[in-house]
Amino acid sequence: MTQKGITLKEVAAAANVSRATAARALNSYGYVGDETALRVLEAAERLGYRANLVAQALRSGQLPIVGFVPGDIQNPFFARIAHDIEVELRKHRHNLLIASSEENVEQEKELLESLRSLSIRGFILAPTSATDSQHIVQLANEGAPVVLIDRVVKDLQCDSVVVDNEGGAREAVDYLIANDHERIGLLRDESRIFTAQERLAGYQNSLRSHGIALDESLISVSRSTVEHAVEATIRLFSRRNRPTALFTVDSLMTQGALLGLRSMGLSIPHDVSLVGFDDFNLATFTDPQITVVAQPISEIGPLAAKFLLERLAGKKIAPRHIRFPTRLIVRGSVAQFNRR
Amino acid sequence: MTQKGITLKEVAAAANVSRATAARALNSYGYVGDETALRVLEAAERLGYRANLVAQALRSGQLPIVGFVPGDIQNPFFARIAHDIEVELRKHRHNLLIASSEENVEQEKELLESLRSLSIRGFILAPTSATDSQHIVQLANEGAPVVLIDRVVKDLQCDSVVVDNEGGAREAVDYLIANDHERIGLLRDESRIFTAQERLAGYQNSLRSHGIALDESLISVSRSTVEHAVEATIRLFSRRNRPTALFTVDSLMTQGALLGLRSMGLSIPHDVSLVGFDDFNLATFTDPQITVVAQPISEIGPLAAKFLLERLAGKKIAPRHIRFPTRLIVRGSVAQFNRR
DNA sequence: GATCAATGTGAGATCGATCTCACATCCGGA
DNA sequence: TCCGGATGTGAGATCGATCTCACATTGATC
Repeated sequence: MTQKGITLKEVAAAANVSRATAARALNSYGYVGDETALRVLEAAERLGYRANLVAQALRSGQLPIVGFVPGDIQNPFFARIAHDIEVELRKHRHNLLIASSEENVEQEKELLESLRSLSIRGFILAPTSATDSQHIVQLANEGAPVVLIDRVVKDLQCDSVVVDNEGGAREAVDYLIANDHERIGLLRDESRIFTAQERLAGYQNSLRSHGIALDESLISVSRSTVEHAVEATIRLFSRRNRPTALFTVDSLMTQGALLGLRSMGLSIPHDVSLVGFDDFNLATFTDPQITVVAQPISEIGPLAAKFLLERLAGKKIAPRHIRFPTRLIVRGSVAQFNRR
Repeated sequence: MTQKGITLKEVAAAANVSRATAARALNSYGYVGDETALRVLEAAERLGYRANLVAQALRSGQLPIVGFVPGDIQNPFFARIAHDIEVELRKHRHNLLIASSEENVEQEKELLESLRSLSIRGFILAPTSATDSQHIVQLANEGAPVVLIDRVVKDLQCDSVVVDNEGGAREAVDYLIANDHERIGLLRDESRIFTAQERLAGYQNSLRSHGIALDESLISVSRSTVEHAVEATIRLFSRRNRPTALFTVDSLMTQGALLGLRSMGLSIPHDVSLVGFDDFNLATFTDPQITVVAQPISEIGPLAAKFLLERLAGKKIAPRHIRFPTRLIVRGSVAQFNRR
């Protein structure tokens, strides 16, 4: 069935030395005679020897693999980060194992459970729940380095790389208010997720600081998929006295809002102004282009990978918590309320 | 550093039996006394024993991991497939290791080289090159099952799951011709990639069968990124006597064309008609919506995973070559040439 | 010429799970 | 009562790489 690879033993035999000497020659440590080393290297080359990483892992206790558990690999945000992490890891001869939690805590638990027995060296996680995180704490306690991205978790001391969700959301809503909107709708996802909570807080803080009363009827909650967001948008805008502007908390929601509003015959920005959290390539293809709060997505993956690699190399310092600022990109989806 | 896990030895000691007996009890094979088995199971439970997959892999020669090498995980097409494969593998307690070739043959070679020493059980590949494939043949010869998706490779006997690229492209161009277009531009990527060749062939075959002469000046080649496609589009439409319609060979190209045409002030479908290969969510957000050739993307991943799992289970039958049909989705980006 | 350090090499243990083989013990049937 | 098969268990080998330790050499130094 599986054709066996060349083992160290065979190389050693071919070079007429012991396994120990062959290992020394190949990994250049300890004393080896020059001529012997040459013979071993030549034999290894000739036979096409490649070290068995599993055997190495059994001794060292660790496979050169890092686990990445994003909310959903199909989300371009995570796909981009996965790609960046992989590039970084590859430089250090590590592989990336991706296992989507699909935003499901139970699945996240199962995944981590199964990855743990794989002797994986470290983890980069986007935890699904801000509170139900005992399994992650446990993972970290077992000694495997963990870096959190996009979302953090209570009671867990480890590196994290997130963005300023509250500030970004606040800036978005501030901008709508600066354009004389007061009835500002919010399309948000389930609060279980950390980013959703922070973005909600930003929305609330902005309104509050401008003396605008919160109106629960302006908030629509849905699952974070385009389809659910379409429905939630239609629900929101079917009410009497509907919002004049809408803030959506992620790019899937924004896409859903776009479709929902179009299906209701509402035009942007004439009938409704729109600002979305998270930039996405579609935002510049629509007419008008969509104003968004952009995350520095290209920095998250590489930094998370860097942190993890440092931990793998044994760096022992206090956990670092990086929070990147966001940036409001003004395009054409917001109109001044009075001028409509 | 890494807190050690509980080993079989410790469980055996706790249950006061030998390692052999403990293994028998836990994996239920051979003879074990009922009471003994119970004691072992109880001890394992109490200590939180989890088998070390690396040690198992060393004996069995295989890790429960499958490698997936797509052209680019950021491409939604591959992200979707990766997700589907993962779901399927997870059912059989296998993990998915993703390593993007980034459409670079050299990188593909290096990746496979490094994955080989990981004792990975099988591979799902989208080969970057249709011809430079010696490394893949070699991989297959070593015994690891390989399933090709999206693209096939010469001289390699293994399962493959692709779509009818030639037919899809032909249908798209047929449709443009049916709408009285004759000067039909083609935006395609480097011919190294299998799908590009087939789609080019479809374009040529359609023209030929309608008695329209091929005109090399209507074909623009670019790398498959939005940015490069923008430039290629502008090059193509800056010529005198430009095309009245454009066929793009993948969704990134289609996006590039959209941006390129917009920047030149050309409107779709009034000035230029457009059909793209591969549906993508953006296609329904533009105005007008884009007519595309859709691939049955939701079927590719699960089928490839199924094939691979069957091979892993030891199924020995002739290689299967599945070629899914495509489907033309008519939206609003094509106008009758005479009616413009 | 003796001694000690530097240099070079191999035998064997180790990582954790599993499998083979040998050895008990028990029971029913002759 | 004795024998043979069924049943239950443990010692030790195995997978492949690496590391420790012990043992040879060699050369330099007094």
